[in-house]
Amino acid sequence: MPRKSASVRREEILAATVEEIESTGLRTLRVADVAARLGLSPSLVIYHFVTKEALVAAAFAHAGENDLYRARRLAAGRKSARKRLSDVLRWYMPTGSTRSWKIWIDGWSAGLFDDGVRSTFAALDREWKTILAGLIVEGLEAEEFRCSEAGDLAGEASGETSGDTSGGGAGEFAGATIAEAAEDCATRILAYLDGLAIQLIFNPESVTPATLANWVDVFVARELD
Amino acid sequence: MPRKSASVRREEILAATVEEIESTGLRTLRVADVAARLGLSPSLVIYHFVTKEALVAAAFAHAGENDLYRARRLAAGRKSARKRLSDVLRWYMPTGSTRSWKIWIDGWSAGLFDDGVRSTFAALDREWKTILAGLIVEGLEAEEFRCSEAGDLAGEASGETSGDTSGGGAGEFAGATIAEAAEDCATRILAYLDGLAIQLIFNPESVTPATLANWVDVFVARELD
DNA sequence: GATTTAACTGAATCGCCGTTCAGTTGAGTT
DNA sequence: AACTCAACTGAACGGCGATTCAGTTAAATC
Repeated sequence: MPRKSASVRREEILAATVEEIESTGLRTLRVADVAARLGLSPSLVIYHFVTKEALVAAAFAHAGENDLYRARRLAAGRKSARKRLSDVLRWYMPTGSTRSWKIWIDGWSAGLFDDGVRSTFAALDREWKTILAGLIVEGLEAEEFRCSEAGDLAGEASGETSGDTSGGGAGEFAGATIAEAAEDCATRILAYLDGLAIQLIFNPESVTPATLANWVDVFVARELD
Repeated sequence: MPRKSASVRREEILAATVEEIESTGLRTLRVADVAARLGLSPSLVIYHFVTKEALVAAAFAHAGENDLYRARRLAAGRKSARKRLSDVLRWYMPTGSTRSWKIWIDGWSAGLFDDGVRSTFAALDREWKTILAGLIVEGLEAEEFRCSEAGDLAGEASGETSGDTSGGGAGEFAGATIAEAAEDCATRILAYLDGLAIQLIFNPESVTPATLANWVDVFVARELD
């Protein structure tokens, strides 16, 4: 039983926790199982994370940051903005197994009534939007595509969707900045992806990963052309 | 302490369970709380449902059927198909509070590793799709709108999206029947709604119910015109 | 090589909560 | 009015599993 520095052990434990959640769910997660996965005593897990709740919260943050790290790398390449956007979305979606997605559904559930987890998820979501919105703005500036006006129709107007789309200057139209429009666009895309992932998990017989990928392409094309 | 017939009591208990899940989440649900909500003993809850797990499963099915009942009524009106579709979607979405949505997220989470709950959700989802697809077909037949071909591009082709859209006869085009196209269309719409609901819950500051409703309208218009 | 620090363990503890069970009581039935 | 059956209760049980704690041992420090 080799000893390791606290930071290394913490990483190991977080990884094991994520695996455990992915394979059997948050519902039945026991700290003893996490420990067993690494051949350690349950006490050690608590020693490092004080409480199970904290462990779970840290595990979600850890998993989220990992995904974000990968996404940022994909977004920072030197291909066209459109291609990078496509790469990032493909990474977000469950191309192969739906296993990695299950943890997020469990996470949403946990976040519903746990403010710590909720704010973690809100932050992760904002990060994703920032990445996507950045790519969209890049693509706009490179004139690879333009943000459809349809997105801007959904401004602040609660019910009345008036046809008042006048008065747009450079970098601003329909009262919203390009950055805001891009953020909204990113929000819609992410929402669609989340929803499709759920479909994939609960109705795998009626929808395949391939059709999903196609639908996403169509959606993005509609948003950006 | 009046006595009631088993079926009435069961209904009461199911309703109380749903309320409890909505207000504090599945995570912390105790049968004692459900009982307390009705001023009954915990034993009675078990007496009627044998096990907590069965109670929860029944509660999800109950809540789902209630929503479906309402949706079917909305879908069966005598307004135009488009209007009824819009009504049903507005009922599906969290217009007012997000409270009623939380139970579904909890339900998805529970369904991840519980086959009983999972199949309940799969069935409910199919019902919703049937309703929506029915309305879409109705609208198509009344020529209120036509299903966009974009939906059919996402057929069985895994990667190659060839331009081979020839050979469509009446009631069939691109190799898929209208009914199948309508189902796919319904799937996409429901996925989008689910994803937007999640956004509403985790990022209420960046998105309002009103903008969401707008986005849904835009999405549906794109799908059907 | 002694000392200190920090990782680590094993064996309790302890509270929580689903479930059981033996019995009670109300409402129909004859 | 006795009888029956099913709804219902209260108190106890029992197990699970997070957390505690007193101690053990590896590694760094001097």
